Amino acid sequence: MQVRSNVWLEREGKVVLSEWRVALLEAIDTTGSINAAAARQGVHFRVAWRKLREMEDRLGVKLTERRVGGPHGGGTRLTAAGRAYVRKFRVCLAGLKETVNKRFKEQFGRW
Amino acid sequence: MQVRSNVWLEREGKVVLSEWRVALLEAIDTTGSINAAAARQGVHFRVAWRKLREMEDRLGVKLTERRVGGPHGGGTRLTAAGRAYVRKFRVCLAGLKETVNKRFKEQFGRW
DNA sequence: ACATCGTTATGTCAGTTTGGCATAACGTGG
DNA sequence: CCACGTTATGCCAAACTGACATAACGATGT
Repeated sequence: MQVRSNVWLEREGKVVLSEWRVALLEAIDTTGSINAAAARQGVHFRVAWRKLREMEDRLGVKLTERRVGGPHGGGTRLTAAGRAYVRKFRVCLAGLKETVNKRFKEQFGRW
Repeated sequence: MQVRSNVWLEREGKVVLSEWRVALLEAIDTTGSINAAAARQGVHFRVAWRKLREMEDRLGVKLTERRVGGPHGGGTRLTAAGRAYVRKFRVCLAGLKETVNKRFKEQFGRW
């Protein structure tokens, strides 16, 4: 048995940002493409693309700059706004998992 | 826009306990019936019953003592084990939401 | 001029999960 | 032995998710 936790941002009841989604944005920033980021996150491109569109639609902010075609087929980069959201979100959940894990062990002991 | 968070316990990848589920257990403890607890939680009896069965099945522990028929049709009480899980779980997430909310306001300001 | 290539963009569909209604079973009290 | 409110369970539509297939795109090299 193990404990898990999550933090997310909502707008009108819809998820806008979450740990998984922020990890996806970071993977996009690192790899330069939605395709590679999806593989790194262990999902299909379709899933990552849908989540990305959701985020931007619900937030009303362009988080990524996407280019189709070109030298290597295109690619995707994070906008300055995208990077800002990632950074702020990371601050929000800093150390939380460690706290929860610690308390879990204190309360439930070994499993 | 607003921040949300959750903590849950898993066993073999399946959710065993969560904030919502613990709140359901507490509602059962207060009202003495799954039916009334479900209404208080804003869901149908069917949903509450399914979640309760899931918890007990996956945990392998009887969290409730259910009685069908009788004076008022029956009722449900928490077992000592059930109360213990609720108490331990509440300790795990004490103050977490406040921390997250505070950080959220610091990072994202007013919305 | 145009074929190539890897990417983004989009359609579609089955499988799973969830929500909700309906109904049966139950057992004590009147 | 009927009434009542509860637990227990069946069933189905709707929403969500995962996965595959395919089209569109555009700079580059030939």
